[in-house]
Amino acid sequence: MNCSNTVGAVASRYAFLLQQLCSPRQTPLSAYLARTVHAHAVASGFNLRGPILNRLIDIYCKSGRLRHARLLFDEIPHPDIVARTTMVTAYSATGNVNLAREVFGGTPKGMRDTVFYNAMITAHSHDNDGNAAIRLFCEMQRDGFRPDNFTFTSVISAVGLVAESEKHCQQLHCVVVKSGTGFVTSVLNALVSAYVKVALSPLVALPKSVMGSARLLFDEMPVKDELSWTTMITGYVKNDDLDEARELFDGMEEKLVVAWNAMISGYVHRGLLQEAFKMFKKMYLSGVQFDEFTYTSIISACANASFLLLGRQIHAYILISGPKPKPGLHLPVNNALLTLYSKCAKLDDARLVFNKMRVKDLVSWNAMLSSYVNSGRMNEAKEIFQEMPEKNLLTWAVMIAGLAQNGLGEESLKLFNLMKLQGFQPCDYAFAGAITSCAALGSLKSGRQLHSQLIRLGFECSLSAGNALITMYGRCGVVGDARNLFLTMSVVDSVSWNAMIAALGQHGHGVQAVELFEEMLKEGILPDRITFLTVLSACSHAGLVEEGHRYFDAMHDIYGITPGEDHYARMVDLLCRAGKFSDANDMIGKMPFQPGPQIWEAFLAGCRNHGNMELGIQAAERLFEMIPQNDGTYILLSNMYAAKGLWDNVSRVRKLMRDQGVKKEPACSWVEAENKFHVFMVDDTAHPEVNAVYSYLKQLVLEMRKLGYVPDTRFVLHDMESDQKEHAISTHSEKLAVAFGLLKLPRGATVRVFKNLRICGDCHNAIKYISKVVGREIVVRDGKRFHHFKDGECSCRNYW
DNA sequence: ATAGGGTTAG
Repeated sequence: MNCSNTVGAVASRYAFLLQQLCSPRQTPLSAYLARTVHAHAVASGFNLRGPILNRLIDIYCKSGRLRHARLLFDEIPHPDIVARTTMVTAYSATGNVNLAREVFGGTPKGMRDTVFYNAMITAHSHDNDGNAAIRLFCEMQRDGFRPDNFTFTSVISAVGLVAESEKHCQQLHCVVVKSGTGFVTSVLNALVSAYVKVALSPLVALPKSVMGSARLLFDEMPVKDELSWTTMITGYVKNDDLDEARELFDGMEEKLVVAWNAMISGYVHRGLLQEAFKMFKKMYLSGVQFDEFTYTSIISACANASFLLLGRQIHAYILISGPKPKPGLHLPVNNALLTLYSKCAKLDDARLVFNKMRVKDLVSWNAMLSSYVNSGRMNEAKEIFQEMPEKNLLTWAVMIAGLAQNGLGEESLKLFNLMKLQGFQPCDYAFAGAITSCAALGSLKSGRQLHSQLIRLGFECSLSAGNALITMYGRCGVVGDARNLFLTMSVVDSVSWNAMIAALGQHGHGVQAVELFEEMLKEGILPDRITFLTVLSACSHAGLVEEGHRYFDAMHDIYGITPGEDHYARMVDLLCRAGKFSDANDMIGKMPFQPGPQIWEAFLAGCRNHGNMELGIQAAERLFEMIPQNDGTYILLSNMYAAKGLWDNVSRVRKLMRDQGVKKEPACSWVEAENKFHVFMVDDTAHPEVNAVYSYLKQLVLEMRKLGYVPDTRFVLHDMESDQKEHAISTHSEKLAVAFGLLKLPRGATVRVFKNLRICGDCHNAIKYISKVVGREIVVRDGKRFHHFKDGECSCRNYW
């Protein structure tokens, strides 16, 4: 650009500055220079002319001062086509298509040229508006402008966005050939890239054949540059054909960073982490500089493979790598690091990265949110959720599922409704969270409603929602519904099988649970450690000692799963319930690690059931050492003494508990009736209809006594007069909830009662009699297990 | 004054 005349005219001391200004290199200083010159010109009343004006506009645009550029542009009486093109390009690059259109439309046709049209076509293409780009392409030809290389590359890059784009690609290919640009590498590159985009469209029936067209074009290109190779390679990666991509990649002479990145990200995406790491190493050895995209992919690989150490090393490498490319400031890199630490359960490191980030997006917030949720720190999760500047479907889903899994079912359901109120259509993942809450709360009614909503929305084939529904039906006491769903689901995975086996096991159908497990094996589904936990629980619930032993051995010997403490605890539970204490002791002795609380809790519970005082006390002592704040130990021990009438010992345990400052979790039971939950505490006086419940219970007890019911006052924990004991026992929360359910639910309907702690032995016996007196089915869930009472019997074995 | 390739969170 020659501007020596103007230089002299403005002011000689600006000569150097203006020369700098006119150099085509854009530096951070350019914007400052532009402002200085501009201000000086205004102050001295000098009219800047043509090329200098355009240069100023260009600099303002490129340094993000769009408003300055526009002001200058508006001041010019007759902006030439170059100035107009610069404005259109600047608006397009900043996502202001409407403003670009305005400048374009305000330009008379006589003034336009091909470059101007090209800029506008590019603007539409950046705006993902393929149709507008094509329309303008046709319009310019009608107006007599011949498309050039630039026109073709722009319009071709836009057709990938249009529904009938395969046709368009072919048509454009013809036009290109006729126009004589059929040998131009940049045009052909664009065409290859367009075919790749088309192949990715879900509307295309045969993506492979479209990729074939792209490949043919690539193979027949007269001159290929690195971009041609890279386009073809990334095309294959995007279309999930890593083998083809790799073959081309290996044949490439000068491998661009982008090609390396595409290969690595492809492997990570496919879960081929070993390959990704190998590639990364090769890239390092080849001397190609990593960039932000390399780091994001390889950190993500570390996160998925739980390679915390390598991830940390790369993090360090990023921090010390020179100031030129600043990957440490790149948002996706930081998001990947955040995910790495989150997945490796390094919450503090994740928080550190999060706090240091100057710019955060939804991804960052969601990643931080899920790391709190996954580690069960719901208070911090709630804080993050509140603070977030915006939320998306995933945010809601993660929070709803997180509350559900951490025992905050009611809050979770509230949030699910709030989500809908705020105009979000819940995805299947959010549904799964809400359904999990219904499972925990025992809200069969809401669960069923959610199920029908899912069907209406067409989500019924969703695995996560389906699996949640199986669990929900199981945990709400309707195993039949769980089974029906399981049988009709079009796709199931190991989680579905696990959920179904668990449902059967929890309801005491141990034999059926084991049969289903065998069926799972026959179908060729690999059991995981959860499957074995579930199966062992089912065996224990149903007293299947031999089967339990067999599966425990098979887990390790056949399926190569090392039993954890939880698996050993299930075995101890199974053996103790069956009264085989010496076998249980042998099992503990064989463990490759020190027995933890889970083991001794199972042991203590077994001792309590069988009245094995000596071993029970030993187990309790271990637990006092390990988890002194756990109320369960004190309760079990004190129950055990109470059952034998050793009241002195009972009060010693209670005193110990007081001295240690341990509080018993208050027992409560609830029942769903008349569209809401009714919660009862022991000796409840808070519920509005409690008087009716007490008088109905009194009536029931008279009938029950006729059939032989005798209150079992061993389950009263305090030493008191026997009639007081009887009163204490008759007001247990589960009895109140059962009576209330019988009063309120429709005639003949099954009463489903839920209790947070384990059911008391007398209540267990009493409810058997109640079921006989009223001739109705009563289901009680205490913790995780179910008791089905019918005709004076209970389905469970070995429970008391 | 204008064009063509890559990345992230459940």
